[in-house]
Amino acid sequence: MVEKRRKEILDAATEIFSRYGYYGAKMEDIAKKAGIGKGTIYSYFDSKEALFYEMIKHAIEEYEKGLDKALNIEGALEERLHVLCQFHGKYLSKYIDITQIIVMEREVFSKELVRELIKEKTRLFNRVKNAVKNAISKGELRDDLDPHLASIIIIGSIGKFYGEKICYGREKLNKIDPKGLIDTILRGLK
Amino acid sequence: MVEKRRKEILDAATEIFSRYGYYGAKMEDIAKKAGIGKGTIYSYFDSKEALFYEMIKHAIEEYEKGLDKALNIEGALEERLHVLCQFHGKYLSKYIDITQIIVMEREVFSKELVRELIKEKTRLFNRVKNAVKNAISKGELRDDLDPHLASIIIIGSIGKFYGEKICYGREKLNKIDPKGLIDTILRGLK
Amino acid sequence: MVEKRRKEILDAATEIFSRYGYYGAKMEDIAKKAGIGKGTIYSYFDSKEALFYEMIKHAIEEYEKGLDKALNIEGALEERLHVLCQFHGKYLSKYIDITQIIVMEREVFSKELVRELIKEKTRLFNRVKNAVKNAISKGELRDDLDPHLASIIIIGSIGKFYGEKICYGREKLNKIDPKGLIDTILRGLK
Amino acid sequence: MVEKRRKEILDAATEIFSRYGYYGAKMEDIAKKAGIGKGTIYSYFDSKEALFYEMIKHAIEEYEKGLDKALNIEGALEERLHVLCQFHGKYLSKYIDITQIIVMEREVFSKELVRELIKEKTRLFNRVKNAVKNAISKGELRDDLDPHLASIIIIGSIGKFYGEKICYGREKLNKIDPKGLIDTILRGLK
DNA sequence: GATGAATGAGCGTTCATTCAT
DNA sequence: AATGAATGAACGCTCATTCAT
Repeated sequence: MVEKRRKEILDAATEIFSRYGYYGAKMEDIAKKAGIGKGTIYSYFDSKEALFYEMIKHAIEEYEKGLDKALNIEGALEERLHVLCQFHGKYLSKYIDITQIIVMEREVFSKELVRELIKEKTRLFNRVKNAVKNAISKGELRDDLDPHLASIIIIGSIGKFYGEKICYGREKLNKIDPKGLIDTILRGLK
Repeated sequence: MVEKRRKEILDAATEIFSRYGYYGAKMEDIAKKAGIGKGTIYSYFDSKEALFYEMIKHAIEEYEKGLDKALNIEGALEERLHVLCQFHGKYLSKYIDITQIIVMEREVFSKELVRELIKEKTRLFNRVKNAVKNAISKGELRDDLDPHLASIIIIGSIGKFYGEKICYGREKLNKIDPKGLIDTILRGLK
Repeated sequence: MVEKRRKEILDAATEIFSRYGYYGAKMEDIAKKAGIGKGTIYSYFDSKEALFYEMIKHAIEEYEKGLDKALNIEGALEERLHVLCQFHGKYLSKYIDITQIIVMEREVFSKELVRELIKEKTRLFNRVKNAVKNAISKGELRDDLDPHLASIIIIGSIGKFYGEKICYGREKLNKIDPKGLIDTILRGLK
Repeated sequence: MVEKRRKEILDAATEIFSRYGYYGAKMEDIAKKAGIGKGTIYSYFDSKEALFYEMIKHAIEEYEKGLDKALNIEGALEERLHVLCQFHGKYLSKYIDITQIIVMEREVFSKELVRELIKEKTRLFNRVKNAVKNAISKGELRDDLDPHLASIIIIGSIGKFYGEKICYGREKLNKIDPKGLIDTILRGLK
């Protein structure tokens, strides 16, 4: 099936782009990873840039789906944060925050793409922010809390926490327990 | 003076690598930026990779010096964190977390380099951690705090906070006030 | 019928090769033009070069048939030349002197093919030459005329005349009247 | 000197493009012919297409210069035609009517380029036509002659005459005597 | 020492050809 | 027999690196 082959290429591209960056990734390696010939990629994607663009879109879509699920579950605040952490960790271990490439190599990509990705990142950020607002109104978080700052702390801390463990520590995902982190964020350092 | 010329090349390299990433950066552009001929770079650095490596080392050295200064000042905890934030922001606006390139394009560089950089990052992390421990023992932070987690939250939040403002918002550095962020981290979300 | 399919491919090839040249023509376009699948061509022809070769042969055969008809009609010299002109124009508008490709890209094709094509062109030339000789012996052309030079002038002039009108002027074939040309060739410039 | 190198590349390009056509010509071969590295060409010309374009322009300029000289000499009509023939032959043996490639592969090149080349060809044609008009007004050619048709016959015949001898016969240029041809054109076939 | 013209390995992309269906 | 998805050799072009000046 055609859709399956497309997906295989996207998965291979995700891995290779993540590992080597846009320029470091070679079409030949992506093809090899996908177990196909170099030319075949071009039946499914117009160019390297197009493939990269589609991969980003695909990654964002997956993130959105997962984030929605993570934010919409029932349960206590701690529990919900726990799910969010686990989702983010799982996602990170696949994409290693691939959108970062764009920011790093930003001059390379069309202004269009960069703008769109920033918009997307903002949208995702706002979902977390809304969840924070929600928790404030439900009395789960203190009512003088700035939702924007709180979101930055949540996202920044989780990212650092998992980034470190996955990138440097190479720890297995299911061995990572974010309970302490969540607790510390909620209670504060003081 | 030879050292001065070396420094000029490193500064040019920092800017170009930051903007375009490792592969996107061209030796010619770095030379032009430094106001010298392309071939001259090779009198000071063996190769593009070596130049990149030296640039990273140089960036880290600057960071270390600045971090030391920021962590060793006298004053209240909030004040010291404020200085840390400002330093990090200033640093970020110059290097846009350039070490990230290495993590993104990790397979490209020698294991040696990657290992050394991780070690370096760990060392920097530990300085913050020690400062946290110190603050705990002085009673400025609660004594059941996990210094590691606290450091992650501090570094992760500050990075996210400034990263967002500088990368996306393009805000002027001296207009950014981290007071709210520090307060929220310290008091917790709850 | 197999022969019909073969003919369809040849016709499609003629059009595409004429328009784009040997290298510019793509097998896929030829197949599309012929209304068949790409692979099918290879059931009828061994390779692109073979297809090109066969197409040339086919074009030459058509030319020979037409030339015979044009040269063998009864009537006054002027009339016969008129028919020759019209035939050449009609042929040109289909093949745009496709054999020229061979001469242009001569090193590309096997010496065999080039030699054979030159031989073929010579044979066609000789038919015109014989017709000239015939006209001389019948007293229709002056008897001190060099048949070879006369043939060159006839073929060269007619080719230029129609080539210009068809290639650049894009004139309709039936609007082109070679009467003046024939008259000038016969009477001379002086 | 830079101009010399540029000229060497143009000469190599002329030969390779003439021999293999636009698509058949490989940049590497042109470089090898010019005795330089592949990349060097790109210091002088932006792309293969640009090189081709420049080569055509260069060929036309040479043709124009030569044609002016040939048409402007003093002497009897026959003599002037003789010089024109020799010039055309010399030119042909270098360029083998390279502009023909454009016509053959016309869909490939920008409409701009094709239009410009046709305009150029028209201008060259008109110079011959003006020379014919001049000869008519001087009484060297009969006064009921159509200058356009006469030009076609002259150019077409000369092209065929030399084309045949050079392309097929591979005759040495200085062994070719156009006297008979000129005489036949002037006196007519009848 | 400093330069930048020259080089050629390497990559993105195309397309003639093959072969499983 | 007919197809068109898949292949990979080949080519245009880039850019890190060299070296004659």
